[in-house]
Amino acid sequence: MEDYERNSNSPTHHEEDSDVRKGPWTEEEDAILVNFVSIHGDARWNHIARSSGLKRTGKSCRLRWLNYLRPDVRRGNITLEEQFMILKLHSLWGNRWSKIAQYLPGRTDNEIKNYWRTRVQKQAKHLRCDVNSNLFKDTMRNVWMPRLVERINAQSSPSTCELSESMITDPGQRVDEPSPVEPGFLQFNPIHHDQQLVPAAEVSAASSNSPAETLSDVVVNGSAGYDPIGQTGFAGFNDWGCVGGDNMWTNDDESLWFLQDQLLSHETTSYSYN
DNA sequence: AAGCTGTCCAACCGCATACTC
DNA sequence: TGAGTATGCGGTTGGACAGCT
Repeated sequence: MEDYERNSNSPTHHEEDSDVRKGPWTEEEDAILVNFVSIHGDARWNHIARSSGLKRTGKSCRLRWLNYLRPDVRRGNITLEEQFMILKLHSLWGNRWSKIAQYLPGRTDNEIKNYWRTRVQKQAKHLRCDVNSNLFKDTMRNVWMPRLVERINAQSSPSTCELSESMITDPGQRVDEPSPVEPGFLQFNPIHHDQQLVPAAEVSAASSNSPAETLSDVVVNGSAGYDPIGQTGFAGFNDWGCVGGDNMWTNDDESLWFLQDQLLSHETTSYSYN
């Protein structure tokens, strides 16, 4: 915020630009925007931008609201279940971030996009393969996603949450379009893995009084303390089921060597790559 | 302590699509 | 129906920060 004030007074801040503010939002701006959205709703962003007195574009207001000010924005680390969902949905839809975000309650497309770029692509880089290659996709499906499943199941009570391997590999679970929502539907119920996925917004609209019925609620609330490596250095598995932070590949039973073995075994058996 | 490097994430930009007149 | 405008989406950038040397 102070940086913004500094920037806005910088010599490079030309007079013709001063009509439109850019850069980080101030608390005052946030308060104004929240107030206006509460009155006018979260639409007609250009109108909000003009009538609020904010010297921001409608696009900027919209982005600020969706990614930060919206009351249901979820903060904090991406959970194991969310990681699993991201991997799974990305394998179906690719970089359709907004679509993927619909299935992760409270997460924004921006956040998911950032997660993918900073974490997932980093792993691809470590393995010296392209993130879009069949090799990497196979590794995700055959190594990392099963590891995530194991860890999710290990974290949770078997009676309440049991992820199935078929959630990873069953092509019949392709998610093209959401199905109609039934009351109380779980958007990601590991027990009923044959169900279709439903965007979180639709679930909350259909079942607003059962907020605990999400996978995150079922599992994560019972797994306090999960702290992905790379964020704080928690001494345990990182996001990818391997030990260590940046040095994640060096010192455990699921080291880079393990993954490379997996890759090599794939390379030498049944896979052909682009 | 200072400089360097890598990571994370908020915010911007450009383009595509939807909407309105 | 076409032009202008608004909105949404994905890609990219830049600053803050932490860790390392």
